[in-house]
Amino acid sequence: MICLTAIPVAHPRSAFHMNEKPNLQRCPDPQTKCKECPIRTMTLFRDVSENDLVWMQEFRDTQYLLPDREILFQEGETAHTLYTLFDGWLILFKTLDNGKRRIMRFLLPGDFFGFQVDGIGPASGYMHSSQALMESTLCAFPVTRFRSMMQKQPQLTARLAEMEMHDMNLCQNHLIDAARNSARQHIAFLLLELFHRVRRQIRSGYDGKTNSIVFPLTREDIGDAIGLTSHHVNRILQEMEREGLILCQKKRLSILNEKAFMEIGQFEPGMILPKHLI
Amino acid sequence: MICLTAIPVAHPRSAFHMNEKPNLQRCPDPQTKCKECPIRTMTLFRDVSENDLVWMQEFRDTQYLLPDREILFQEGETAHTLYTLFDGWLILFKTLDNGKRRIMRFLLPGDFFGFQVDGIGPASGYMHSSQALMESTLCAFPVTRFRSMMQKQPQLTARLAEMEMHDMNLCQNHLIDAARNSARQHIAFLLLELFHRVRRQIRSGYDGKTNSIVFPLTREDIGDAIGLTSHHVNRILQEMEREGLILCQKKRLSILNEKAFMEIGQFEPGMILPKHLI
DNA sequence: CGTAAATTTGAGGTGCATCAATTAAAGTGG
DNA sequence: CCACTTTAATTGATGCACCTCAAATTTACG
Repeated sequence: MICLTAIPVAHPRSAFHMNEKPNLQRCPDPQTKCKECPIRTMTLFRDVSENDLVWMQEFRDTQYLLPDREILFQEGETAHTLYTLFDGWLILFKTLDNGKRRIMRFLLPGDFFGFQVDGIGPASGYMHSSQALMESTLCAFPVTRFRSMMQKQPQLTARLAEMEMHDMNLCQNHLIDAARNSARQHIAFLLLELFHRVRRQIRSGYDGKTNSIVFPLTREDIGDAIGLTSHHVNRILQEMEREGLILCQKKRLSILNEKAFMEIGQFEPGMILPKHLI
Repeated sequence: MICLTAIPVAHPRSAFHMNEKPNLQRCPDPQTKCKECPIRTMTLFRDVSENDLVWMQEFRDTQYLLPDREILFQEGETAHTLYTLFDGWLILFKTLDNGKRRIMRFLLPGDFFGFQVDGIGPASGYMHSSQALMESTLCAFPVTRFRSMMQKQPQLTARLAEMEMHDMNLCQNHLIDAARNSARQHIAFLLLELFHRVRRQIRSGYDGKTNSIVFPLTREDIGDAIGLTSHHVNRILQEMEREGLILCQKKRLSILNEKAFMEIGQFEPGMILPKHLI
């Protein structure tokens, strides 16, 4: 459990610029062009035609680098910027009244975030806080240009709805998992979901030889995602390692007995496949 | 906890028609016209112009009446029809491997559902089962006409994304609530969410005199929505009644001490307000 | 090489599930 | 309108999974 006590003061709106974010640095040139983007098929802009990508590029601000464990924005902060995660791994979380932290979403490359806001108009605030689980690269889009971008490219709306449905699906899966009762199930389910999501990535941290992925979560992160203490998470992980099911150490996760593990977590790969509008 | 053992055989696709649903009866004429619909501002079709409503009406199948506690469709069943709830109260739920039931969404008038499907194309199946908590009226839209309807009315896509965001928000709130620890909190939160949602309805079952709403959930329903046994739900409800917080009996819910109750449930009305695309 | 962060281990308490019945309420048909 | 049946609500006893508090140990990192 992590308690964030010092909530930073919101930036005065007029004076806000990206470069005021102390821990966010502009990526050095040359930055990745949208039309050369290696992960575009996984992003909001999948369906944009080659031609349109040229001017679409204008909507993007720049690519930024966010260091490991650094916070990108805080819940409630005025939402000036929307993001596509280009490379790395982020979390969206909320801090509860009792000080506990709840991780709501894990963001992997291609994920679009920051548009779920509270309130209407230019003063609307982010719904979650976001933090890097490893050094990450972000493509930033100023909110001010977003609406006109959506209007000029109507298919973006459909794609957004589709991506929203996918996130909704993941969220519902977690709700279902929450209805089960054992810590073993919760942990197995979460690890499997993340494992399969990473493996689906175009440039994934997946290693087929050891059936393992890059896995930067601490036991506390795992606990805050499923509602357990880091202590108990640790005990169960050890138990699972002793049983030869997995190996979860040094920022790497190997699944040694995938079949048995999926049985425990009641997980099926189809659960996290992209959903489509009818 | 409810165990559904007898999963009905799926209808052969070609032979399926609405009227094969044994418990679904066509509403007697005259049926409500879209352009005279009293709840249209709460539906997917809020932004459709008066002119367009005439031909929009053509897309709709008919209005159907679903009796109390009757099942509308089962998870996995081929999704031929999308619905707007016109009047009544439904639940969307999933039946877990261990036999338990998890209620995923409570549907109130205006809610659009049935479009979250598994798979692609005409063979895709519903993601949840749906059941009436009271006699309900439904507006049915054949899937086959839906895509062309969306194309002719692009603003429907934006509205759909917006409604999806709202549902996502509710779903996330439940996830947050699941991270809290006491049954008191879970129950208070759920009751308050439903109470406020009903009160926001145009034709609500709200009675200002007793600060009460129509509330058809059994203790089992409540338990299946938040992951408790009906026994324990009952104990907590009694406790709350003894403390003069609420009254939850005979299909009615009164909130007697709203301030204290909101404190317990860590609920704020803003949590369930509609969200907007930036 | 020193300090902070993360992991690990242990003991003890409790909230909620489980099992087992009883009672009350709501339909249903004669 | 009353017997009958079904469903929902209620009550109690027992056990365990997981939390809490407390501290030691290891790992990461400047």
